[in-house]
Amino acid sequence: MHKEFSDKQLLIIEAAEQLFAEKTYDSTSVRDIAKAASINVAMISYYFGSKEDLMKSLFGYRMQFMKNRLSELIEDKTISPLEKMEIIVNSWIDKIFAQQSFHKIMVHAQLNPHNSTIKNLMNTYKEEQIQQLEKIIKDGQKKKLFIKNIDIPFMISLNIGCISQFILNIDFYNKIYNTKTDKNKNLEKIKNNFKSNLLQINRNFLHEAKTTI
Amino acid sequence: MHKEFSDKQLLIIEAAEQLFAEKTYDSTSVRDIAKAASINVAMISYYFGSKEDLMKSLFGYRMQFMKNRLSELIEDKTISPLEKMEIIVNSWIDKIFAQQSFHKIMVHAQLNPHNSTIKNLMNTYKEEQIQQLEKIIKDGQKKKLFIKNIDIPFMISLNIGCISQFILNIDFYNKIYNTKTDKNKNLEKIKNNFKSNLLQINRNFLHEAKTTI
DNA sequence: TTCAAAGTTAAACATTTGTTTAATTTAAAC
DNA sequence: GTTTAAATTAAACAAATGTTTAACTTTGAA
Repeated sequence: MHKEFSDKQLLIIEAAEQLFAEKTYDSTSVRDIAKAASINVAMISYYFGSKEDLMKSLFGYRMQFMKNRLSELIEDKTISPLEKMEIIVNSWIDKIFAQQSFHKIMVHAQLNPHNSTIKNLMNTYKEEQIQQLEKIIKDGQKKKLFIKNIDIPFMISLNIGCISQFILNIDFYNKIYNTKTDKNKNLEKIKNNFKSNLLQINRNFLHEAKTTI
Repeated sequence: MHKEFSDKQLLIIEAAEQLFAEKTYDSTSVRDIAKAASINVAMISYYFGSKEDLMKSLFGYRMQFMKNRLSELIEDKTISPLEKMEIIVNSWIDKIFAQQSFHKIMVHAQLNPHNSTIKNLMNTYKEEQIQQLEKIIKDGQKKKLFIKNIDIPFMISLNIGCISQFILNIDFYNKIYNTKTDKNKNLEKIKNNFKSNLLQINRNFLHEAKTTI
């Protein structure tokens, strides 16, 4: 099978990813990356052409993982629309938690896209997410399980924004939750707690849950 | 009355703010700022000491605006806790919408704080928001208006994250909403629509609104 | 063993960076 | 009008940037 990147290239990509996440693309020099990957500076140009092309390679490499391969799931008639929604939201959370470094880079690219290639990659990604969710919601509406007027762009903002904010401030929230014991265990606990909160929000949003006073 | 910054200093600060929001702190040179403000490069060192100190001044200047002056409101016994919550959420939305450029810079600083001064400013800001909200929620719980277990850090993530995500992608969502007429009018409409969505989410979150299937 | 391609290196390249200098102009107080 | 401080300027500074060069080592097939 064709491998897109050699081991050496992946070494460089992963070193760059970590540094870009820590200090941003612009304040990471190619010499920083070379040092972190224990290679010569010239190797970056040799393997990738330029620093910018290295960034593009990083995006190409990680974007594959971030994308949902859920097209079969969406068509599956044995799963309810509500369950489908929960699977999608859960996969967002899992993927972002699993790829925190790359996710930071994505947020950064959203703020300040370095070039049109990356901008386009991000836009098609976003459009895919919207289309997947839209399909499920329309199905649920047809089956009278969800309310009529659902603002899908808002729902995406709500979910992705909330997850992002949480990841970006995880240390801060960790401190507030006063969890001072073993780090990994608590991260898992915090993640699960976060999941149930966000799923509840989504369920309420899809059903009529207006509580006025 | 004492003015913290002279007109000339504000001219520089505002030029810098716009550029930092557009292209980030790191990829904005002092020469870019000087050109945008129609001044000589040396003036930045002359007035602020350094590029980094200019950033600190910008934060000091804008942070005053971002902070809520709501301590009297929180104590006001004629306003219900639910109304107070709505006032706070509305003020978050209004302030972030009003200061989109600075808000982008804040998100950036959250990802990659340039120095400890700014980090501290951001942290005390966040803590203030949490404390304000906490007070209101505990009051509402005492009055049996809100449910018992409310995850306040999650609620902050939900709100700030959702607003951020929306602002950062406003062009993208604008396109999706297919609003092609006069820009300002639609921004106001979009903002109000966003407000009612987010307020509904918060009301549901504070009340028991569990809808299971 | 030979030899050409691939991999690796240190050094050099031209730009750009933030900051400082020293000279000049402007402004206001006397 | 003179003087003194503040404001402004163009030029220079050293350091850091991304990239290229040219020489070298390693590798693996002939």
